[in-house]
Amino acid sequence: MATLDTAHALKLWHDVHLEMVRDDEPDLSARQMTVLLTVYLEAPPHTVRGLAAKLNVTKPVITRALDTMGRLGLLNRKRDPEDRRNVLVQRTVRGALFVEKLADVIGQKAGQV
Amino acid sequence: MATLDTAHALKLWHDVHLEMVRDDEPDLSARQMTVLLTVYLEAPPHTVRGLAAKLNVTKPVITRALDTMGRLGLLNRKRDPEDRRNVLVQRTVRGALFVEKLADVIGQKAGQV
DNA sequence: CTAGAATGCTCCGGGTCCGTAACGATCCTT
DNA sequence: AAGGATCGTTACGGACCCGGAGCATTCTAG
Repeated sequence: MATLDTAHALKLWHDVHLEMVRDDEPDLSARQMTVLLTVYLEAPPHTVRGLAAKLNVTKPVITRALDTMGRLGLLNRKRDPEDRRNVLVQRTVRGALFVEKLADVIGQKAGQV
Repeated sequence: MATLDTAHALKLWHDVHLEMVRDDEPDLSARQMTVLLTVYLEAPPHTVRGLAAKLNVTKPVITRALDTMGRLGLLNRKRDPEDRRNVLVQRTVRGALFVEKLADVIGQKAGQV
C-alpha cells in the first residue's frame, strides 16, 4: 500500500465523506461503518459479543447497529444453530454492493491527485 | 497521490474508523467531518449558506453541526463585520490539532500494508 | 426611507442513538 | 434436574439530529 502525506490523506478523507454526504442515502455512523467493514473484511463468524469487544463498545450498541443496518438490508442476523445463544452476523448482496461501491469511491478519490 | 486497490482502500477505511471508535472521544458524523475538513482544507471565508450548498444540505444542518463542534472546541463562529448577516466559520487551535492527529492516523494506517 | 431580499437561527414533531440496568433464552456444570 | 454462567435483547430517561417552516436581523434597491 502506498504512503499518504498529510495533505493528501486529509483531502482523501474530505472528498470521500463529501461524496457520501451529498448523495441522498443515509450516512452511516463511524460505529456502523466499522461493524459493516469488519463483517465484510474479516473471516466469520461474527457475533454481537465479539464485535462489541473489538470496537470497545457495549453490546446494545452492536444490537442497534445491526437493527439499523438490517433495516437497510446491508447485514443479516442468524441464530447460531450450534449454540442458539449466539447471533451470527451475515453478509447480504445489498451490503456487498454497498461495500464495493464504497471501495470504488475511495480508490477513485485517491487516484485523482 | 498513490492508487489504492479495492482491498487496501477498504482496509484503510476500516482501520481508521476502528481507531476513531475505540478511543473514548465522541465520533463525528459524516456531515460534521465534512464541515470540519472543508473549513481546514479550503480557503476562507466559510459561511453557513456556502457550506450548506456545498454539502447539498439544509442550513439548520450546518447550524447544528457548528453548535456541536463549537461545543467541542473544534470550530468557531464569528459575525462578518463587512456584512453582519453572515457568520464566518473559523479554525481553532484545538481543531487544528484534531485534524492533524486525524491525518497522522490515516497516513499511519495507509503506510502499514 | 421604505419594501424586498438575504442570512442564519429557532421552533416543532418525530426519529435515532446513548449508557445503564434488567430480562428471557440457552448452555454448561454438577 | 437445578443452579449458575453466558448471550443477545429490551426498557428507560436523556441527548442529539432530522427536515420544514417561520423568525429577527441586516443589507440593498428604488
